[in-house]
Amino acid sequence: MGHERAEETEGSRASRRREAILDATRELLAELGVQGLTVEGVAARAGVAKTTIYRRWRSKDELALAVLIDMVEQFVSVPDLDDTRDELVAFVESAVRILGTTLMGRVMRGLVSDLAADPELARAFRERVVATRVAEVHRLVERGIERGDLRPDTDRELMHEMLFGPVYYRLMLSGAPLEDGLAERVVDAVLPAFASQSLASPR
Amino acid sequence: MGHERAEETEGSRASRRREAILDATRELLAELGVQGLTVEGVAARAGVAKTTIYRRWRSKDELALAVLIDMVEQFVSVPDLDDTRDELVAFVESAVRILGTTLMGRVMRGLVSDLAADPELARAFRERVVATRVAEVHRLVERGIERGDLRPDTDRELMHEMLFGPVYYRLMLSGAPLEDGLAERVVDAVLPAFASQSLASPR
Amino acid sequence: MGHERAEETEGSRASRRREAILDATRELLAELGVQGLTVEGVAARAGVAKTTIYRRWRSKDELALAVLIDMVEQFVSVPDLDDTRDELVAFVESAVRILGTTLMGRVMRGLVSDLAADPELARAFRERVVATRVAEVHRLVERGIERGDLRPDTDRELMHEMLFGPVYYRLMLSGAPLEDGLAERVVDAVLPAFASQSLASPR
Amino acid sequence: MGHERAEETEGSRASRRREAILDATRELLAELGVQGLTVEGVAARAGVAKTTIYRRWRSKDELALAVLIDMVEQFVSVPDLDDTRDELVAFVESAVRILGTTLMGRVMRGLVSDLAADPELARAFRERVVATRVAEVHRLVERGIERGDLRPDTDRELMHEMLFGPVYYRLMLSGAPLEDGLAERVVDAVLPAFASQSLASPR
DNA sequence: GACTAAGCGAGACGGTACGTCGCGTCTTAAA
DNA sequence: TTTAAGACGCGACGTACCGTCTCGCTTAGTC
Repeated sequence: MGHERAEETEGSRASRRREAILDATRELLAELGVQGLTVEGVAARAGVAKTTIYRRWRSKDELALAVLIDMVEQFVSVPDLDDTRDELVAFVESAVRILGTTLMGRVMRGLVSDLAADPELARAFRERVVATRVAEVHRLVERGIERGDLRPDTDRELMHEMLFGPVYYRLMLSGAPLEDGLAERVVDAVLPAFASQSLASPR
Repeated sequence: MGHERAEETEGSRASRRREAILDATRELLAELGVQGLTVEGVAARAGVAKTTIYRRWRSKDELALAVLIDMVEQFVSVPDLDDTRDELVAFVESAVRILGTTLMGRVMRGLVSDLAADPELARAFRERVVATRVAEVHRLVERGIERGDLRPDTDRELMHEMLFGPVYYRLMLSGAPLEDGLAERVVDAVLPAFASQSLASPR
Repeated sequence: MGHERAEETEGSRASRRREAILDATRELLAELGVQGLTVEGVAARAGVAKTTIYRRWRSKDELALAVLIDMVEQFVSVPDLDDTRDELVAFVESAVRILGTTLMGRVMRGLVSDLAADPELARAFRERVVATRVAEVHRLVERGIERGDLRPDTDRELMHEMLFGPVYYRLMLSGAPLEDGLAERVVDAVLPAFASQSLASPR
Repeated sequence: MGHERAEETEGSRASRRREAILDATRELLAELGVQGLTVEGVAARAGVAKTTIYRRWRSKDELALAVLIDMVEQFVSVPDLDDTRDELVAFVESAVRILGTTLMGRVMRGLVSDLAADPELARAFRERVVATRVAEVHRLVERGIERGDLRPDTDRELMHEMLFGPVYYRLMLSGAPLEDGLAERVVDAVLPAFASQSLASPR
């Protein structure tokens, strides 16, 4: 049984396999979630042997994380809107929308427990997913301070946690909807603590 | 082969079994986490047949949740400290401490993914665990408004999410430590947005 | 929940229970065979507790055997037809018909393996079921010898085995049908060996 | 954890496993009978995973049947003894001896009830076990007719049932011993009905 | 252009745990 | 005291995936 067909599209054999596996993983994640994802299922869907998967990823969680990282890397940074509140709202809003409407929320919920069990995986997650957001928050805060919107001693780390904590809390624990106005409400609940005098009472 | 021995302690047979199972579950959760928890392991540890477990809980997640609920129910409410900020700090601090030092944090992390997969479980979690916290926040906010510390239109729901979101964010995603000063920092980052004029800029 | 109703029909409570259990057993044997018979099923169908069944029969096989014995005891002996061949044919024919068309064949097939495993059960089976047939064969042979149809040294035991062996062989192993002409063919295949000179070549 | 060791004896991996399983099955059948045979027991004894057994046989009965078929296939056909009675006696005698002294009788008794419950199994049994005997009887009858010992219209099917029915009847129902003289007595009880004139009064 | 080493599919395998079934024993409460 | 109701320990069932392992066939890359 010939394994390769002539009509293959592009890239090396290795990278074609890789894409086939990731595609299958994405599909199965969308259909069944992380729980329902099985290496055997991915292998079958991708037309690939289980061995080929294990050669590249150590577990199904690592595979799911790979897909997640792929997604995160497609994010664009917030453009300069000349207003710190607007920028923060835009940033949080994009997270709310993505987590609420795409595969990403689902994958993240399914992955959390595995992060707890596998420190290696957790490290990769923090470095590739969390750090991306943190950096963006830093950038926005910096810009805000320069503009004079935020106090110079603004705690970037805390800002990041105050902005995203509530969003993830809804996603993973409270079950409350990731609705449209959420980003705005969260930003306005945080901003007074970090705003300089000039940028007074919101709402 | 008599199954019961005379030296049994107290309660009906059913409730004795129930306790034995929950005890074994607690021990195994502490040793191995939710991931490592197996019905077979619990049965062996509790000296009980698997069927006896399945007769009461539909899955290991339901079992773990039962343990979690047991824990939550032991929480005491925050006493009247005559200062809203102090009360909020105390409240968040107790959550930080419990999640950071007891079994509870571990169980919660392990449970999140299963909540995503089992709506029934998620419902129970919200009703028994989340709702408890929400109610306490409501109580504190009410007290704060009466005292004149908080604005009368304070959004209780949002307050709850702003206070606990960051804590759980650390626990589950960022991996940052649940350290001592955290509660205070979180409360101070939120309070300005909800404080009445009289209770001005903290720190 | 009242266990007894006033409208009960007849017999002592014990014998009423006994009949209810045997009835339920018969029904379930007919529907599912010995394999599908379960003590739990019988208890449910009879509206009786499992304990009540175990108090009377040690296992489901003993229960099935009780039903079988009930059936066997309803058999009538072959009347004097004034011809030994006719009598033997009539006797074998009744066995063929009963095994082929009633519950009895089914129960017997299902019971055989259990007889092998439980000597106690096997003993009861031989004493209550096999012995009945043996005695009848003895009676017929005696009558045949008196009439001068059979040789005086006819081996009654062997006669019994030659007549019924083939019938059970079909029922349990070969799967060949228990059809109408079978009895006659079996009798005619055996008779020449035991017939006295006067009763020469049949067919 | 290499699963294979260099010291393995012969055959492909698959056939080695197969033999290990069948060997273990044989041993356990001898020790405990079909009733006591469990897939789990076989797996443990053979040093093989349960799944490996289920991959090849659908149930423990199918497994036991496989062992039975193995045995049946080792039978040798009756040589030409130049006398039909002698040949038939030799044939029946070999069956009596094998059923009475080897594992085969035990397995057969244990299997009968399962044949009743599983048509697929019954079919296999008939095709692989019963048919073998039938064919041999056919061969002997043919030879007997050619020799002039048997009537040309001898019913081969009936002959088969008359010869083996009584043997299995003892094995499975009456419990009478499968003793030495049995074969001779059975053959002599049947032969007169099928013998040509020339081969007169036996015994 | 043939040869070889790596990559691959296919899938068998040992293993762990699953959730279920029915056994025969027991506890409990009602009648 | 007998019973119905049913919880319980137990042993086995058959299944699902895990991650590892042969086993030949492809297919690049090297000579």
